[in-house]
Amino acid sequence: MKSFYITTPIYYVNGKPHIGHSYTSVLADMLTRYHALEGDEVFFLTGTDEHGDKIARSAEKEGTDPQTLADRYAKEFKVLWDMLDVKYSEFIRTTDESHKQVVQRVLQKIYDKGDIYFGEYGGYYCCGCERFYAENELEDGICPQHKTKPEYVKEKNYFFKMSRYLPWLKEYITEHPDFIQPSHYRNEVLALLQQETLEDLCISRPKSRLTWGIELPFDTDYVCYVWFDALLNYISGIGYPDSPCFDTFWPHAEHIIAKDILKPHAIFWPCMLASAEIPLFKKLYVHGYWLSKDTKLSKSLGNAIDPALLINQYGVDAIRYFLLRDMSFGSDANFSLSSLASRITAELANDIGNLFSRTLAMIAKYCDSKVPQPGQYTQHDECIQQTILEHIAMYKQHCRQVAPAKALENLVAIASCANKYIDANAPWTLYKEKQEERLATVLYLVLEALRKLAIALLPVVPSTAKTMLALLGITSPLGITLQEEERIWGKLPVGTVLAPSANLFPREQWEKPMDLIEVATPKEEKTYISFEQFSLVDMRVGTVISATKVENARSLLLLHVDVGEDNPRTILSGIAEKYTPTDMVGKRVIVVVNLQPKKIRGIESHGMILTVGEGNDIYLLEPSDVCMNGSRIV
RNA sequence: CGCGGAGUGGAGCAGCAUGGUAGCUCGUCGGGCUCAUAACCCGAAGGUCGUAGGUUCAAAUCCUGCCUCCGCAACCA
Repeated sequence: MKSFYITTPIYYVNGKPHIGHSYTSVLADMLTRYHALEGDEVFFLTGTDEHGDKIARSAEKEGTDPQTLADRYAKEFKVLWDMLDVKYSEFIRTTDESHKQVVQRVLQKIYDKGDIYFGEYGGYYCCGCERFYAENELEDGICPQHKTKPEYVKEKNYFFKMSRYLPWLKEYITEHPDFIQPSHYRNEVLALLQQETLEDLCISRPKSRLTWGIELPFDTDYVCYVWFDALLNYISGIGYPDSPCFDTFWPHAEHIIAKDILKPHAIFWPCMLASAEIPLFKKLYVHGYWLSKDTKLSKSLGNAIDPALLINQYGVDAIRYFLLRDMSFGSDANFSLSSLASRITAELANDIGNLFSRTLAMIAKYCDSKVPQPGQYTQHDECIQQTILEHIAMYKQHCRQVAPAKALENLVAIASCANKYIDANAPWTLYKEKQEERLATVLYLVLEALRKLAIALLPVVPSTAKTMLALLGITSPLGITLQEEERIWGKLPVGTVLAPSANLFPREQWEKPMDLIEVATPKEEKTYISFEQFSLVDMRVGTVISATKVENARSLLLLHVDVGEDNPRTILSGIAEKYTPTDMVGKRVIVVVNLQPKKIRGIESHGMILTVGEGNDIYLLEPSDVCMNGSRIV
């Protein structure tokens, strides 16, 4: 029996799960179910990453402790996975006692080996913020929050000698072209390794700054920082070092990640394993982002999508299908309700759903709802059979290679092939002409195709596929397998009683997708401000006197604006992607004049220009010509 | 010259590692069928494959320059 071990990243608990998390988990779930259907022994690990600065600080902000906060978010993830029918084998949390022990054990091992050293880490530290600032984050060397001069602190920390393993890693990746997929991510990693700017990893934080972490076994004044803690979940989650589970599954480990954490997984993690003398995982699969109109989905842009809302609206299986089908693995994909609707209507409702419906109706009318005894297959029949078997074979191949969109394409092709076959043979005509044997043969062939299709859909849309099988009289999960399905034909027993009809994916709910947009876009919290509060904002009409581009800042323009005062104001505005300095001179604008001045790129900005949009899709709000400079907007 | 990706009929994508009649889905137009969820099936229109060169008998595919877009990074009061 083969073993299959798949992981998702452990998700960081500083926010709600979004569509990207859902994609990763649904994909891992589909692959797990697929391999189980192939008879493999499977293990699917997911979980949450719960330590670190950010968690500690957001907990503090909420007036709670980090563990409570982590508990709450971990639960949110679990609830969503339940909603999405994601059936993991184990849900690991980095705050689990067993995980902590593994982290400490591995750290100790690496430390004893001499791969961890104590060194100095220099940076500007603000006591108020309790954090380090990079030089460019400071304003004139002053902390932007506290307006105090941060100390240049040389902090002692522990470092992992990653550099020692980089040459080995480079060679390994070069010699194993399949290790990181798709290949352009492999290229990216090789480019990173080429740069030689990779430094040793800082793996600790002193407890004086951060207590929310795992204590270093060899120095109780420090806690472990980020990657050692997080990445080791992949082995602690299956019982490293002593559990037989670890021996069974680790050699087959395949990691699925999104492209943002490529570097830690492709570089840090292999080096860590090498140092700890643990064999390398087998594969790293990297997928892209879900975008909306080619820009990133994010709360701040107001285009984030709450997966739970989608599921409630459209059903789990539709969402699972769409996610797996619409993203070409490795590339970014666009999410929109209209593409969701058209994908589901065309493929699930019209092709597959309707195929079940028309077939079952014919069986009911012509064959008394029983699977008929087929007669002699024609050459054309055999050709169709062959095509369907080939599609199953391709489906399997793509599942094994983690190409979900292509795998599903082959399933749609089976439905399409069956639809064509029905039309070409016109069972209704055969019925009228009383060609009973031919009629039986044609319908049997279609039913067998449906049986294969339903089984193949089990990993993708588990509950609908189960319904499909039930419609075909297969109610027991026992003995359902995908093994051999690309070779054998005719497993559907003659005489089985079938359901009279079915509507697996009703079209109605997709008819008016546009009306539902509000449901899926985040409802902004309706918080009102009082008139008094609004009156505090002082907006004035102004005219741009001069404009120059700020060096080294793609989107910044430095403007001098006459707002009816003695001297023009200096204002920085992030509009350079759309407006050139020449565009701006003489432009009339609306300026918020009582905004607290702020230093950006070393220049103090005294106000804000009102605009709509962002990036190169930004537009100035312009007052009408009759307004005088300095006129107040009320 | 920070790193990386992408430019293919109206829209969204595949094809490019191994050059050789440009493919899929949606949309549009015409037709067919009536078993079915206004569904299904057939046919048609529509592309100088971002651009300029190069290699080749032959380039969407290989090489070079350029343009545009996107992500990361920085930054957007």
